Amino acid sequence: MPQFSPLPKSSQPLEKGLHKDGRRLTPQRLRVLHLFEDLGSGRHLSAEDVHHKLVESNTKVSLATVYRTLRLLVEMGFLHQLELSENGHRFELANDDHPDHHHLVCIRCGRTEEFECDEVLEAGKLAAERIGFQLVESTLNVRAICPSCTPK
Amino acid sequence: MPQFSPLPKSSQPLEKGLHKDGRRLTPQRLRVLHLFEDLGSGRHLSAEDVHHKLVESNTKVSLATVYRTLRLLVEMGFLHQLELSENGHRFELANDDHPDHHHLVCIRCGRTEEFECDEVLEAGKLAAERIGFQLVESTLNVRAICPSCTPK
DNA sequence: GTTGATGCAAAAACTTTGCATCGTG
DNA sequence: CACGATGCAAAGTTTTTGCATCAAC
Repeated sequence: MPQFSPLPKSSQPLEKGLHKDGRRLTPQRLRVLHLFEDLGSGRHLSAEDVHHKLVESNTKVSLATVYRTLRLLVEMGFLHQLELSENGHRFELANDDHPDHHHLVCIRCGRTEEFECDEVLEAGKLAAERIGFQLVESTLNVRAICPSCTPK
Repeated sequence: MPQFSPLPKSSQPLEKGLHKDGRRLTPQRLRVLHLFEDLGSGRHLSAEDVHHKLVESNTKVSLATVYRTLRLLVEMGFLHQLELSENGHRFELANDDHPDHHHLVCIRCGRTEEFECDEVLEAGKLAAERIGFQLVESTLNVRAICPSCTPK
C-alpha cells in the first residue's frame, strides 16, 4: 500500500464556504489551498506548477481537478488570479496579512517582485467610482527590466 | 480578377523601423497597423478580431501572419499588448496623443473603459527605481462590475 | 537573385468538458 | 445513499512553427 503524505488539518473557512453552497470538502481542495498557505504569500503558481507540486508530494490529483479547484478558490476569494504572464494564468494566495499589492515583472527573465502602494489603490477606487463601476480589485502591473537583464 | 481595397499610404515610421533591421514592408504589415490607426485609439482587438476585420475588407492575410505581425508591432512599439482578458491577448495602438493609460474592465461583460492617472504612473516609476529595475511601462488594471451587470 | 515573409496545415500549449465512478455529507 | 467531485480522455481555444512558395529589396 502506497504511502501518502498526511492530510493537512481542515480549513474552517474553506469548509464553511463550501458547505454554504452545498459543495464538499475534498482532500484535493484542501491540498491545493494548503499548498499556497505552506508556500506563504507572494508565490505565483501556474496550474501546471500546482499539479506538479502536489503530485511530487504524493497527492493524487488530476490536472483537470487542479483547474477546477483553482477556479473555485478564486471565486471563493481564497486565491487571486494574476494577469501578468505571457503564457497562462498564475495564482497567488489572497492573504489578509498581505493585502492588495502590485507586481513588477522583468520582461526578459520573468523575475517578479511585489510592492504595495496605497496611492495606487486609491486611484483605482476613484476611477471605478467616477464611472459608476463597483470595484473588485485593482492592481498595478509594472513591466521593467531587472539588473541582470539590463544590457551593459 | 478580384477587387481588393486600395493599399493605404506607406507609413514612414513603420518602413524605416523595418528596414533598419533588415525587415521588409509588406502589404499585410501595413494593413494591420492601418487597421488600428483607422479605428483610432482606445480600441482593444484580439488577433482573431484583427484577422476578421482584414478579411472582411478584402485583405488577403492568414491568421498566422496576423499573430506574427502583432508580435512584431508590439516589439517595434507601434502597439501595446494588454493583459486584461481572460481569454487571449488584446492589442491597442500605442499613440502619442493617447499616452500611458489604464483600464477598467467589467469582469462580467468585459466592457472596458480607459482612464489616465499621473499618480499611478509616478508610483510605477518609483517602484521600479527603488528596486533597480529599468521601467518599460506600468498600467493599472482595475477589475470591477459595471452598472448593467450590478445585481439589483 | 537573395533572402525575408507568407500561407497552409500540423503541432504545441493551455484549458474545459462528458461521462463513468468514487466518496462526502 | 444521493448527489457533488474526481479522473480520464477527448475536444476546445489560442498561439506557434516547419516548409514550400512568393515577393520585397
